[in-house]
Amino acid sequence: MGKLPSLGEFEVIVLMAVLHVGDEAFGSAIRDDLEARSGRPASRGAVYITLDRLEEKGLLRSTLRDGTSARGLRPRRYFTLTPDGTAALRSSLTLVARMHRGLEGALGKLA
Amino acid sequence: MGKLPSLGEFEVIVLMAVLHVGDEAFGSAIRDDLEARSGRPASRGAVYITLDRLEEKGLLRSTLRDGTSARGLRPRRYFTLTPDGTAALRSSLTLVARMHRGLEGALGKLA
DNA sequence: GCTCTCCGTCTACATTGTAGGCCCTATGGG
DNA sequence: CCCATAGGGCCTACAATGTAGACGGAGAGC
Repeated sequence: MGKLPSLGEFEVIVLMAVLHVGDEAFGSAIRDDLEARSGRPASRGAVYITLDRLEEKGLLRSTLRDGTSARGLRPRRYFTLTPDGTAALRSSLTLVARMHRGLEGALGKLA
Repeated sequence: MGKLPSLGEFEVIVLMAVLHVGDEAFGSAIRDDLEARSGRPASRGAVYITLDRLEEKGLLRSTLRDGTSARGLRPRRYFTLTPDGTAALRSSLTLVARMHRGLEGALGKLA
């Protein structure tokens, strides 16, 4: 099977947010997690289109399931990483980690 | 000196390569370091234009100095990170590190 | 002079990043 | 009923980044 596409930074972050959220990973939850953890705003459009693109690349899979929240059981679109998604994420993070090695002095501790 | 621009992944890698190379950081040396460390090919054009864009954003500074290699003392364009460059790099790495926290289980050790 | 290697620039196009608006479906008051 | 509101998702459009390859000049060595 083909090579893993290389990811942009936002894509990486979105993938990580999906992992964090876990079972309840639908659009808004992902966005909320991402903003909370990274401290950086992300518009809804940005998140959704990135999710779409990741799914097209086969790194995410989405399924419609009924929601579980108190109000509105309308179905939501839940996302999960595919094996390729996990692999691509790992490889992206690894690359950065490799480049980072040896720069601890120059960069200090990352908060 | 407004806010720091947010960096793309390749930009981050290039900045780290510049740090690694240190005093002798001109185009080809940067490219070589980057390819060696990351194991990923990068065309000359890609590297140079990224260096240019980083300089435009004030994250790198370049100066022409005479080369030191055995052959050809023609001047080369050497790059260094500005304080903003270091800050932007740190903040980019920090963001990813923050998102990574808690995913060690899902992702395993990064080689 | 001619060719080769080194270094840098330029053009051009693909992929990602980012914001914002549109739209639908429920719900809950008036 | 009808309207306002909220939650979710989709679409468009445009800016910024990523990426490759061709072009060009300036010494080195023949």
